Amino acid sequence: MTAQYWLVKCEPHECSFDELKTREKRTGYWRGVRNYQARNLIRDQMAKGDLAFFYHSNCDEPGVAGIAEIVAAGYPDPSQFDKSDRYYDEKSRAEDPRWYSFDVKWKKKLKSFVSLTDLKANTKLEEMKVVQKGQRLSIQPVSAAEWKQVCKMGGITE
DNA sequence: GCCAACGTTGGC
DNA sequence: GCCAACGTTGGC
Repeated sequence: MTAQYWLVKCEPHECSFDELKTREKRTGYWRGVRNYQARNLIRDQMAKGDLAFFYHSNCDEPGVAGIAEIVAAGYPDPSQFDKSDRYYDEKSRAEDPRWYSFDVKWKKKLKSFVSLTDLKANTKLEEMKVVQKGQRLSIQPVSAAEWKQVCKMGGITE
């Protein structure tokens, strides 16, 4: 199966794309996704080797900062079983976990940051989920054509 | 800080 | 199963 493409949202004050690079193994561990639609994507669709746009949300300049590789996906989110964790879910059972995690590794920075404004201005990206009103899903599938287009806008070829 | 859009919860 | 109330997301 060929690699799929994603867009994953992260608030830069939690972990910016540049910060991800400085982390051990350049890897970030996604915890605390508590939305069923996103859960299904992580658990059922996302696969090791897929690529993702690392998107900065809820900040001064929202947009795509770089590319990360999915290095693990679809394993139970450990935070749901940890009573001391803010994401603890008392209703989740170990034999039937409710929430799932994935790991991303820093791969490549865009030569130029592609802001949400830039994305909205490109008529070729009208179908892209992130530009659509009210689209809050933190994990979004991206089509191959959209992937190519955003890479081009960011000044890289992927 | 505001607020629109959306998801979840819980009473009925 | 409906729907009002509430909480969250995230752009602006």
